[in-house]
Amino acid sequence: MTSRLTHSLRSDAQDNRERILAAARTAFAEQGLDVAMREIARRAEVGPATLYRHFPTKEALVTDVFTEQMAACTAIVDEGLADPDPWRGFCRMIERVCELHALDRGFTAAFVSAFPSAIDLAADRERALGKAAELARRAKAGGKLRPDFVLDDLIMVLMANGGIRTTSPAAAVAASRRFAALLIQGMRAEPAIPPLPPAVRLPLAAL
Amino acid sequence: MTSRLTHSLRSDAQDNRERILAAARTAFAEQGLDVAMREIARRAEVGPATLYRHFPTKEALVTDVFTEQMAACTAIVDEGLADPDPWRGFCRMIERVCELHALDRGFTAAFVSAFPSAIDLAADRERALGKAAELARRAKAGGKLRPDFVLDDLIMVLMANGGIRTTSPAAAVAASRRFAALLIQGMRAEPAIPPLPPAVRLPLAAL
DNA sequence: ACGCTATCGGAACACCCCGTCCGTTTAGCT
DNA sequence: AGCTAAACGGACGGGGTGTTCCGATAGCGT
Repeated sequence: MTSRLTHSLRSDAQDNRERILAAARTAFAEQGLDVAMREIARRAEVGPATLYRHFPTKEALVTDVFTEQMAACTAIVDEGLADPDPWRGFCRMIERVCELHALDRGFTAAFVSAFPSAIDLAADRERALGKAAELARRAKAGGKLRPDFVLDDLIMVLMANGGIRTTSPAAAVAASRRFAALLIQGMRAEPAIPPLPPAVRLPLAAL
Repeated sequence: MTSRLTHSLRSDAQDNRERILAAARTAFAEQGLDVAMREIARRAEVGPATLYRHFPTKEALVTDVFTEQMAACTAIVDEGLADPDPWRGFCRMIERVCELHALDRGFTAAFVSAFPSAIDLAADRERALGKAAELARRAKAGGKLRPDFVLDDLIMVLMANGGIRTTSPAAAVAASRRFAALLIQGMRAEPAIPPLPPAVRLPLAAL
């Protein structure tokens, strides 16, 4: 979906479009969705008007940027679904989706509070959630996932994971790993006690 | 701390001050710390200047508002500490703190820190965290809390709990209850499988 | 090489925010 | 009731945001 109608664009236009998307990706990943459009334009070394010609509104830009992240999300669920052991697939899905969200501060926001008109994003999300529900169903059938788990729990976990703020991407990954492990342990139907991933120092600014 | 120097204020001034604090409390609770000062003044039926005379900066207002919430937090930890069964005290502490945060969207932000000069808040927070650490130590000694639990995990849980967005306060409480239960289950050293609190429908805006 | 036109980008618009100034109101004491 | 100082609140400035206008630029077919 990155190369949709790009062939009908002039060479410099296409170049700018790609630089804008790249800049928006990193900006959203680092600072969340609240980055100013000007800031994105500045990073892409482009005027604000150019940005707005390629993406008529901020929402359009966000939608375009996160379409591929959503695809990555779906791929992760699919891989979990492909695992012969549904419980292991379920666990890996949760871990990897949490890590994906942890590495991109904007993605959780884009995922959860879909914009009024980001229909493609919402549709993709529903598809991914449907598959996740099937995976959960199988994991329950296997007796490893607690039967009272519901799909909304997964959304809750994603929202919660998005609330964790860290200083570096590395810390974000580590925190999300530990967080996911804690939750997976809580979701287990017949528990054992594997060790948690290492603890993470969380930034309490102005301590 | 609500009535510190209020006696030296003129009657209307004191009245306004209290209305401002009340308005700020509910506004912060409902919408988080990002409410406009003007909005708070409007809710308190007061001009912006009046608001700024009583609280020279937004940060001062936030600090004053959340001092009592912080006290409530400390009280919760103390009650947990007072429980003869440290594990039960630990669990109740987590549940109640999560609920407290769920009912006040701004509190998590104010707690996690945020402000450069909210010294009292930070100090109170450190005290509460220290007590929580002691409670965790006892719960570990009792063999019920997994030994690799660390204090940062508690902060992580609070941050995560703050990421959960709901539509109504009732839903927020229900969600935080379920969330806390899931995590407590994950923190248990020797697990059993109690049923989770009821599931919560989470708002995925637009569909 | 030329010119047509798609594309660019700085400046500008409308809006909202925080925090302040100053003329008006009002509490409270005599 | 009258006076004075304390308190009020509408209007202001500076800065930020998303978005648009229009003159300048530069790709590309001829």
